[in-house]
Amino acid sequence: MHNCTTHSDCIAEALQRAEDICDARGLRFTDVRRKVLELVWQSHGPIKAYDILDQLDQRIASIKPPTVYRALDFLTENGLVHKINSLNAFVGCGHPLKHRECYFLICSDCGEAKECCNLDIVDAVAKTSWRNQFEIKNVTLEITGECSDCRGVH
Amino acid sequence: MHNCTTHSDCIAEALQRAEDICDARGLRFTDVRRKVLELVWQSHGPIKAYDILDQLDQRIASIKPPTVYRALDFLTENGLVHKINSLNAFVGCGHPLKHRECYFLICSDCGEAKECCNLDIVDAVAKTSWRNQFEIKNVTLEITGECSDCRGVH
DNA sequence: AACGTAAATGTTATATTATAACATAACCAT
DNA sequence: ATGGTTATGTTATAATATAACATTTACGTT
Repeated sequence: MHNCTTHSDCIAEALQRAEDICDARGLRFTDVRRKVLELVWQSHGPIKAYDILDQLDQRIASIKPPTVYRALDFLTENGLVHKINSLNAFVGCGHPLKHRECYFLICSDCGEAKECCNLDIVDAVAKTSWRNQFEIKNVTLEITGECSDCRGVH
Repeated sequence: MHNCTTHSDCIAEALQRAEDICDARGLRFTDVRRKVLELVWQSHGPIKAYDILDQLDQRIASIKPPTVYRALDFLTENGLVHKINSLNAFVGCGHPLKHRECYFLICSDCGEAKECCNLDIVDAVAKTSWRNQFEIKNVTLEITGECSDCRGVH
């Protein structure tokens, strides 16, 4: 459970950030991309590509899988959305400008995927890679479990 | 590239470990499970379920997907194999008794997935989870990049 | 405004990954 | 040997993702 006071603000802000970033980078924030991002942000949890597709089908006839996957690819490449590989699902990025190494605390109860950007983890991963003389291209860190809200912790 | 001197030893040892573990736990290390594990260990890199299926088809007629997936599920549940979610592939575990939090350095060049079991990372992950009052069930950490061999580092 | 090009989307088809559901067989404790 | 449990066989299909090519749209240049 995510306790934003007004979730419509979360969506609006995410769309605005995306628009700004695309403007700044000379990229096109098209209608399809906007609608997909909007659907990704309908909750703070991961959403599946085909759920996006189904919801777009209600609004736009004849949306097909490649359209959705292309939009998701675009959004992912530009750090606006992250893919959660262990769920085959996608989640909006709350701070697309800060950095790209975002880790996730995924609650298997309520479904929320909380971004968790921890320097210690980044450091530890970097050090391990360095020790192995390994050159990092991409890091996927997905922590599944139960969040504090669902555990009833206060 | 993995530089084991005699790879057939790697396979034999993995099969022996699996047998011992199953014996100790009262589990059945059946023929299907043994063959699947053997194929997983044919290299030190990840292998896809359908590649296992294809290879078994050469040896045993009429092996079907559920058979392979069931064996992989069994092996994964018992820590003998890990699933690499970012690749939809499976890799043998080199020390199935030690622990279950194994991280991977996956070389996108040679395909090797090196197990990398680093306490600092475990700690950092544990602390972050604790700070978020999050109860961990499962951690997936997959680091993709280029390994020292492929980079030509000495 | 018309043109040309590149980028995005539409469209059809299919590839890849994974599981549901039920039937049969093998194992093993009594 | 019998009965229950676990594993496998079998058929079908679900879920996830992409290839390939056609068409449209955006947009700078003339």
